[in-house]
Amino acid sequence: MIKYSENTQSFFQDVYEVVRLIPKGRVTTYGAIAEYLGSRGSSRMVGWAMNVSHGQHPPVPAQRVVNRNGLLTGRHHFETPDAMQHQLEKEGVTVKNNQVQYFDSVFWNPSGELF
DNA sequence: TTCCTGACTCCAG
DNA sequence: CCTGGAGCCAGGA
Repeated sequence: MIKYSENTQSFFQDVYEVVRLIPKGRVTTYGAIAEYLGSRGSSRMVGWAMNVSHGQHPPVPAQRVVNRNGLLTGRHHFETPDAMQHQLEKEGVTVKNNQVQYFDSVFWNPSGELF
């Protein structure tokens, strides 16, 4: 029986590092992170990583990770349903109706290819 | 062990 | 434009 937990932990740690690299006032997507880590199609794992990221140190700014449409799909996993949006707005990101406004402008690609 | 679910995304109809 | 299915893979029952 192979211990996948070690790989998993590394993967999760990598996810956390990338998320912590997201500049304040910018956001990225689950898919972009997964692709950056060489696991294209494993965007759900990035979501799962966020799910268990609570209590991490340093803190993981999970509010900066949204789905490919700029929709705040993970907001229900915060302390309150509005916490995610509130934190983003506090950082200068405009959110309306759970949707990041000017998403193309605030999107940050982990690979640094786009800017 | 098998089966189901999910903070996702892509593709076909 | 909207809906459903498939791929993805770690956990929990």
